[in-house]
Order: sequence, then structure tokens, then C-alpha cells
Amino acid sequence: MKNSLKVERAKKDFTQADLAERVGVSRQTINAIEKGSYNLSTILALKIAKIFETELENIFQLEETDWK
Amino acid sequence: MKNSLKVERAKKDFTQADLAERVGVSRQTINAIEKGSYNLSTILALKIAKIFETELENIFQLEETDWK
DNA sequence: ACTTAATGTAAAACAAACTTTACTTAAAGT
DNA sequence: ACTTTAAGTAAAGTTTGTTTTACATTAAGT
Repeated sequence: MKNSLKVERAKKDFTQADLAERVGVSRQTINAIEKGSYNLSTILALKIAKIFETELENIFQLEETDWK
Repeated sequence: MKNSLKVERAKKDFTQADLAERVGVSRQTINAIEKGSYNLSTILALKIAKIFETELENIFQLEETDWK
């Protein structure tokens, strides 16, 4: 799964720690998500989308390899 | 988190087993998701949305209690 | 009554998300 | 040079998603 978290964070000028606090996870979790290769929970993804005032699909997108 | 999986399944006339096979999980996983009280992964939620040709937010929605 | 298909549910086991602690590096400000 | 802030990373531990196997229930068809 791809994601544009880093870009969205930049738009709002949030640090990883800022975002982590707002959505209630650790900073390392945000860092790991940005690195990719990490399948976060739907609730967390929805929270992140809400914080960035956009749709989840605008931030997180399936890749070919996600279909096994 | 609320979800309208059951309704979406009905629209397409899919059984739980049908859906499970299409997204690559077990039937029990689909059943558990429909029951609610279950925070599925984002990749799985995106796959489900894609199968139903709609946006993830149309199927899965945050509730107050999801914010801790 | 019998069979079949769909669903509900449960327990044990496994895989993966997420936390905590902690150390490192890079950039920017003073 | 020194300090501070943001980011990268790693290992151990806890929690939770997901699978597997298995059995029960309900509705529909014959």
C-alpha cells in the first residue's frame, strides 16, 4: 500500500509527533507508516484522513502487490 | 467503527463466503467484521471498497467511541 | 422429514499492529 | 561548539487481527 502521509503532513506543517498525538498513537507508529510496508488499521487510517480533511483514498492507495 | 457491509453485500447478492474469497480472507473474518467491534486492516478495507465499487467511507465510518 | 446453503459463534494458534524505551543522525538556531 | 527539534531506526513486549477447525442454527427446496 502506498501513502502520501508525508506530503499531507507538510501541507499542514505537522510533525510526526503532532500527528501521532492527534490520532492517539506513538510517533514511531507514524514513522513506520510513512516508511510504507505497514498495514495500519482502518480506524487509524480514517482518523488520519479526518485530521487532514480529505478522503482516505487520497492518502492510502492499494498497489498490485496488495492483491497477494 | 460502524459498517454497512451487510447492505453492500445484499446489493451485489454476495454471500459472506463470496466476499471472503474475493478479498482473500476467511469467511469468519468477514462475519466478524459485519458483527462490528472489529478493527480490520486498511488494505482489507480498501479491497472491500474496491469490490463494491464505492469509497471506503461509504462502507466504514468512525464512531465517537473510536476516538478513545 | 431430509438436505443443502448461508450464517453465527467459539477456542486455540499464529501473524501482524502498535507501544515503549532508547540510541542515532541531520538540520537549524544561538 | 553547543543545544534543540524532527526524523530514522531497532529490539522486546503487549495487544489485536486473522486463520483454522469445528459445531449449531435458520431458511429454503425437494
